[in-house]
Amino acid sequence: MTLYDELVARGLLAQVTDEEEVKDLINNGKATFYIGFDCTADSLTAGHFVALTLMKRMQQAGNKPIALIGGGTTMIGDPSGRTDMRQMLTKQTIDYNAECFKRQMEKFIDFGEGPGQAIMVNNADWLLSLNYVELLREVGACFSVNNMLRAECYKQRMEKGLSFLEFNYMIMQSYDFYHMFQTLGCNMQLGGNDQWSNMLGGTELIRRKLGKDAYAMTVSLLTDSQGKKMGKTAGNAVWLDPNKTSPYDFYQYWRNVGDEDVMKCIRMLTFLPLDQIEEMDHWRDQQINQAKEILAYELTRMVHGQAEADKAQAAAKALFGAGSGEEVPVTEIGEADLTDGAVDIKVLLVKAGLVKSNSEARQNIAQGGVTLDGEKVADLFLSVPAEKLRQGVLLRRGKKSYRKVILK
RNA sequence: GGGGGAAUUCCCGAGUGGCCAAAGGGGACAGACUGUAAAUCUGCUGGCAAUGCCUUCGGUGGUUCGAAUCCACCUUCCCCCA
Repeated sequence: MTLYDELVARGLLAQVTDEEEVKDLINNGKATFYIGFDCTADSLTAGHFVALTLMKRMQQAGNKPIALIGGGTTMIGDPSGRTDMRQMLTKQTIDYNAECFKRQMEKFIDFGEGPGQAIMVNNADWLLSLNYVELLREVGACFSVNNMLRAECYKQRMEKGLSFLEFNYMIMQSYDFYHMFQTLGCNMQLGGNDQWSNMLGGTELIRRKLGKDAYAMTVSLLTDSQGKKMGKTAGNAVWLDPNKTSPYDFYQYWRNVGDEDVMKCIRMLTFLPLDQIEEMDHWRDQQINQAKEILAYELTRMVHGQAEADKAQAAAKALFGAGSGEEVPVTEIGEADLTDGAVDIKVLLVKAGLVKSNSEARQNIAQGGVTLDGEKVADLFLSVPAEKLRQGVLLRRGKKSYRKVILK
């Protein structure tokens, strides 16, 4: 099966500029493609995952990936699909974030100087030194404002207001492609489907300035059955950085996706062979839980490695199956946290990171949502003695949040 | 450049001198039911040493016994006319 057919079969492909050409390029390893990442945070998120796996799939088929860090474009902020303007970030923050992205990606993609190896570039290197008037004359003349205003990505913003700063994002992104086309032989841009208009800006610019063809291909965004973007819990992103989202929590996120979304996720995100996925597609009811386990395990393995994935799975099985597991995330407290040789249950919950405040702890206890070593906590002022803590206690809040607390 | 309007808690949004930690909805969280899913029902949703106290209604000052609410200035955004 060709790469192109596989992408289609996995439901990844959204739009391409020229189907025949793109097929030929990517199936035969002739594409040098780039994917841009704007570094608005200090870690990649599950939302970047589709792009990362796509990059890997492309690389496996012999194409050369360019990971573009948006050190320059992040200075502007992409308005696509947004209802309000992004917060402006300082240069230092952006540089720091770019550095973090780089480290995470290196775990995932094979970087190096070889022909099929990925390279990483930062558009700050060419965007920041651009001269305004020069750019206007050279590039600005190629863009029709009439067309830009029609672009899908600005639709929402035409109602709420779009600043000139953000309006220029498309031009910057187009310039990236134009620049890399010439300097790195980059002939294709990949991205999420929300990037389509920005990407077309690039191919159009290359055609106008150089009279040459470049290609663009977008992948479907990972959305759940209600059309919401996946990779977020309660508005918080699911991070790929283990310090921001523990491997266990990462595992749990995917373990808990809705029934309707499991197969879609497996298809789009994992590297399991398609015939195996086809088989799983027939699973129903409780069997679907198995599919979720596979999804969670596979993704955790890819991001955090085999060992962490095994640990997360063992912990989950122990907690939700029988007995109490040894692999639950642990919080250590010290003597300094003791008051009169004991710790209040509410304080313990806060320290363990299971609740945000004493009040929240109080509420959860009052509603019968907290257990200590498997026993429901009924007393709001329960005091847990040091001896007990020294051996370690297993705290549970709600059905799914566990933490082991141990006194050192 | 001229004129009009807006900013409220996680989000939307009510409140226009004390009865306001602030209606209602959404979301989140907890409980029941389940399969660690969805749907449904119930509770809950600023903080704290909790029949009380503290902080919060864009910012800074002011009026007042008392301000989310009135005044001044500032910031940001929206709409209309140029």
